Amino acid sequence: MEKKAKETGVPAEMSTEEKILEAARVVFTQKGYAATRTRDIAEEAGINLALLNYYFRSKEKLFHQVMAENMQRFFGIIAPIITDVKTSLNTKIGLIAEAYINQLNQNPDLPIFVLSEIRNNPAQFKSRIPIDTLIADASFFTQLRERRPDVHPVQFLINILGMSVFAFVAKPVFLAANVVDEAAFQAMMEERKRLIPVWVEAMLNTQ
Amino acid sequence: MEKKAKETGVPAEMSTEEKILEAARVVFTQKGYAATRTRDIAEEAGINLALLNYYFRSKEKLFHQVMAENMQRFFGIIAPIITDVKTSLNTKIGLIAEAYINQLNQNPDLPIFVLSEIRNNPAQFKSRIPIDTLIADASFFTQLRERRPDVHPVQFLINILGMSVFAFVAKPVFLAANVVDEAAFQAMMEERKRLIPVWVEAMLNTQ
DNA sequence: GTCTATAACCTGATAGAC
DNA sequence: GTCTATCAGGTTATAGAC
Repeated sequence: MEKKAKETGVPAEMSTEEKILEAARVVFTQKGYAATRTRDIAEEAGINLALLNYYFRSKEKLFHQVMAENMQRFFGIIAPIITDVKTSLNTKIGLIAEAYINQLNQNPDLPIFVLSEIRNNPAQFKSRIPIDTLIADASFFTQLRERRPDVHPVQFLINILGMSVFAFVAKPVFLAANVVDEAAFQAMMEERKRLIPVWVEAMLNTQ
Repeated sequence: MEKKAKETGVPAEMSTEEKILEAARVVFTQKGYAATRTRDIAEEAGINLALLNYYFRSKEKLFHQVMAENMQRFFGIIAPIITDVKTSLNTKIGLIAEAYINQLNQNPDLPIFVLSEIRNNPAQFKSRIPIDTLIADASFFTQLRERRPDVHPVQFLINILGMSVFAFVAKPVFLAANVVDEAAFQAMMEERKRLIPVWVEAMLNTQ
């Protein structure tokens, strides 16, 4: 009956600083920087608006912290997999698909957040992650070039990420269109972990 | 030398109303609703802020117009292709890939705009486009089910769209990371028009 | 550390002159 | 139709009491 208890979405046992940061993760990742009001974060955290500035100085500083975490969540997945010289190409593909599907099942808003953010501000992304050297060194690309010297390795990377990540980007469309429900989507994503390596292997064998 | 001439991005010969609408297309599609200020649109259009409200009443009304156009641009592509009963499955796949790659080459910001917008407001999307009946009727899905009754047809739709659309969503990442430059990206997209039907055909043949 | 009150600023929208 | 000036409301950030 009492509906005023706590409308907050974060656990009560957290420290105030953690409550704010956790609330900021949720709201910023879901709505983006511009559409988020500091009041939304304070409410979600169940604390007073002034405390946000007390702990994090400004909306922008708090956002940068969340953004850095999200970048790490999104790109940190793939780096150790593609640079591992001990695994086969097919193993890498399976690991990439599985890692992204697991991660995005828990953080479905991550792709749109990260990709919007990079488009809005490519420069800061460039300085933050040394992707160019990462890719030059990655055994994943060497393996792709050996297997299919006639096709740019990035073409296959786009396909693998497209098949893993795009499903989650388009998830709201399929749900809104009643094409699948939440349970069916989950089942399909589980199935994809197995299917993506099979599909990509078939691609690699085409003439 | 004179740098004050006109900073506007829209042609001078347009009517004022068209200048505002065209500027709104550019800015809203690139930055989204919340991050766009009506002043940005006015500046891009090379007109006064008051004229925006004179012609379009409010920021929200102007946005709705741009959004409706963008939805049509994004989903209008696929509808006639997947419902055409006279074309083969493989032909449809090639047409979808080609149509999206051509459209997104001209409007690279379209996917993130549309997908963010639907995630922010699934309800209005649901009422706007009768996707459920579209999909139930589409011969594309019948053809997929006949070909691979063991896999949900949406799995293949995700793959085709993922391979066509995701490339553009991730484009800023690849550019910022110096993996490819603009010219190389263009060339790769051209190559994809040919490769996607080949790749999907190989997927459909897997055991 | 936490709160209330408020300052300082920004943004959408309009009034009114031309 | 188009402009300048300004209002009204909302948002970030801070001052100051507790």
